[in-house]
Amino acid sequence: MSGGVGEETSDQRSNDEALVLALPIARELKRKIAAERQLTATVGIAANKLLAKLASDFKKPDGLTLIPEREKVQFLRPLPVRAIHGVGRVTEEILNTAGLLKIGDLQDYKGDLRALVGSFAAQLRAFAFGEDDRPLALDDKIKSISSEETFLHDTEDRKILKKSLSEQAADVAAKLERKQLAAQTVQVKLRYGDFTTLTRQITVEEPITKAEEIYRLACFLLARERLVSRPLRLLGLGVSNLDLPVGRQLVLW
DNA sequence: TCTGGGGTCCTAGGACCC
DNA sequence: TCTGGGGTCCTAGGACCC
Repeated sequence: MSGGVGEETSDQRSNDEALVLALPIARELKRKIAAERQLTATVGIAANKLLAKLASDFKKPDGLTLIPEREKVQFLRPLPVRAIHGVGRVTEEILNTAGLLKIGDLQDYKGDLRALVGSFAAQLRAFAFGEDDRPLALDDKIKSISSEETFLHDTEDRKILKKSLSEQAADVAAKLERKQLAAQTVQVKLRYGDFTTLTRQITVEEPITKAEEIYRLACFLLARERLVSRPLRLLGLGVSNLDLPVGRQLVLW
């Protein structure tokens, strides 16, 4: 890399030429969506995921925004810190309290971001300058499956809770079946009337697939610590540690 | 958003093993 | 064993995303 501030590097130039090549593709996509679905679509073109997402958020609806590499730092400056991927309510609050409101403030910040956001600091700083080397995640591997129900009225009625849990177990098992997966970990989630939320999970050696097995383990978790000691607002159930069901693992051969 | 549902990722503590 | 250090696994909670 060579070139000082404000000077266009050859890297940037070739990147931007590549981005421009995407314009006709984007226009064609929008045209097709409009023709076939009667819908508008907003497309963002940029050199990485972070910027492409911001670009696609930029002129809704029916927009088409390209962020050239040489303009990305300026493009980001006026946006609120919250626009950055990974900055949610809590992090936004922390940054704002430190006087960092816009992404430009982050770019100019001379202090140590680690004191504010811990291990997210390096990533956050890179994002503020539009740098993002995260690879595209093209695998669609599922890591967990879950279901939950918020009750109309808080309840500790065993009949209602059991029915809810068993329906959820059936949902989760159906999805496992559809995806041809088995689970080794079952988790329950509870929320009480005061919004206190807790989870309990158990990992078993033998991967499970059936609704009854999931349901039993969930009941065990609830019973073990007598968690249903007061009315619940929410009850949830999930599985993780997913893999091919035993007996299917060698099916390929 | 006094708060719906389904996900992912990260962190921290404890158990356990060598 | 009134114990050091480390690695790994499991568990629980929280932040965040769509």
